[in-house]
Amino acid sequence: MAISFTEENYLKVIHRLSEATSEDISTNAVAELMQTKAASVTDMLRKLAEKGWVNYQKYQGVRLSAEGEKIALSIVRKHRLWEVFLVDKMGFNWDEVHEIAEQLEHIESDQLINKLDEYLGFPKTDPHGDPIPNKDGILPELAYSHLSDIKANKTCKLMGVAQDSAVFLQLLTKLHLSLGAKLDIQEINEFDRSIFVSINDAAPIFISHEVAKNILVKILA
Amino acid sequence: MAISFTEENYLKVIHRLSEATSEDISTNAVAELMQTKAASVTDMLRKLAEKGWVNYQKYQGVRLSAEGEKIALSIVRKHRLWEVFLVDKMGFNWDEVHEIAEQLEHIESDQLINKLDEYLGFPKTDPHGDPIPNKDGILPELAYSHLSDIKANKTCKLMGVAQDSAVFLQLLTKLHLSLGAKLDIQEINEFDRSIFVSINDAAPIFISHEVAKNILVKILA
DNA sequence: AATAATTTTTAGATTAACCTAAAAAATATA
DNA sequence: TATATTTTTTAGGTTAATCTAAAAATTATT
Repeated sequence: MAISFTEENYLKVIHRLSEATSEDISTNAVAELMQTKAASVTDMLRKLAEKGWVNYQKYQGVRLSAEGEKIALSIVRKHRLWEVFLVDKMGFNWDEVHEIAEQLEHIESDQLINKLDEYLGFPKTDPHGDPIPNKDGILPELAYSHLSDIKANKTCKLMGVAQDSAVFLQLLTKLHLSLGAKLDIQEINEFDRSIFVSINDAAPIFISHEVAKNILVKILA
Repeated sequence: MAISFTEENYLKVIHRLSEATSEDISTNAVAELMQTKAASVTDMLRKLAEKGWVNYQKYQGVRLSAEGEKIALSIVRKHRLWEVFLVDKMGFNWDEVHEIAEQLEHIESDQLINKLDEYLGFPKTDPHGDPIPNKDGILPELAYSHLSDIKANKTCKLMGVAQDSAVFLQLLTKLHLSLGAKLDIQEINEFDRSIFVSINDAAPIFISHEVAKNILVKILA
């Protein structure tokens, strides 16, 4: 069945919200991410339900159906593969690719996306560390921790970010925080929960709790 | 000013029709290429004229304004660069890329398209021999002849095709007619204007007038 | 449990792009 | 030149996605 850009964006947004919770997704939550009004969301949810892509009962919130999940994952796959292309092949920085990938993710050609996957060497994650679903829509569960939850005196590796906003990513770049960086946590300040951390064995610096919350790490030692 | 996919497609179609003639373009001609009805075209032409992208007086046909021409050329540039990408980097055949490029041509990012241009080595033509406008919208005039207009006993080089349809391109591939092929015209049959031609010094074969009309060549001798 | 606050839905409009059918203008033909 | 034919436009509707304002349902609070 034919699908519009708008419908794809709704499914993507519902998928994103579903990753954070096991509860049904509220109309308002969708409205906020879609930058639209609740009334418009209600209309669209009814339509998506008719097409069988979501399970929706009025006033009860919404969940993706199996088919909706499949579509959402294919969009996520396209988005993330294009981001790898933009950074690895086109030379963009990681904070510049989101908007362009938002457009490219709607290009419809399975052949193209599978060739692109191969051309990029079947990458496992995008430039922000987010996992890329494979051809069959399988998304490897990468169970990383938030840097803000790590105890002092631990060593960890920066595996991803929990936010793609340009301002945030540019700040990380300024702090020399990039994917794969080694982080030695020296101290956590009780007062503001800021973290004193050495990045790749350099002289330690302070990182705010706000930033640490959005950094995903794997604990090494 | 914001532009929709549909508006871009109208400008592209008017541009294409304008290349073939110096006359004003008729509503019906646009309708046919857009696969829509004349009444819809009239609506759109009025709108495009309001936006300053075409000069249009009712019943008098339409022409692109300078600004409309600029937009059309930027779409052509994107379409053709993406086609080069699809063939050179993704490994598609020349008859498989048109539909995908029709989608990619609407991706909006000057930065991306200029990086892509560089990545591809600033190609001068697309996989069908059509010239690629440069960053400033300058389209090199490639004055090629139609194979159907060449006299017997001439030698020429295949420089492009006048049609992108998959069936036509697949036929050319079967006949071993690809960009750059050397063509020795042995004989032209008076009866059906078919051409007896040797391709890259192979044993000569027959090519119909219909095919020859859509093959663009440079005369070598 | 009753009321207040919030969330969600419905009702009724709007806009872009399209349609059909009828009217008007331009072009071709007798 | 008058009439016939073709082309183009106008008039009035449709659909997808949005909106605002009002009504209904749910959730929170006394």
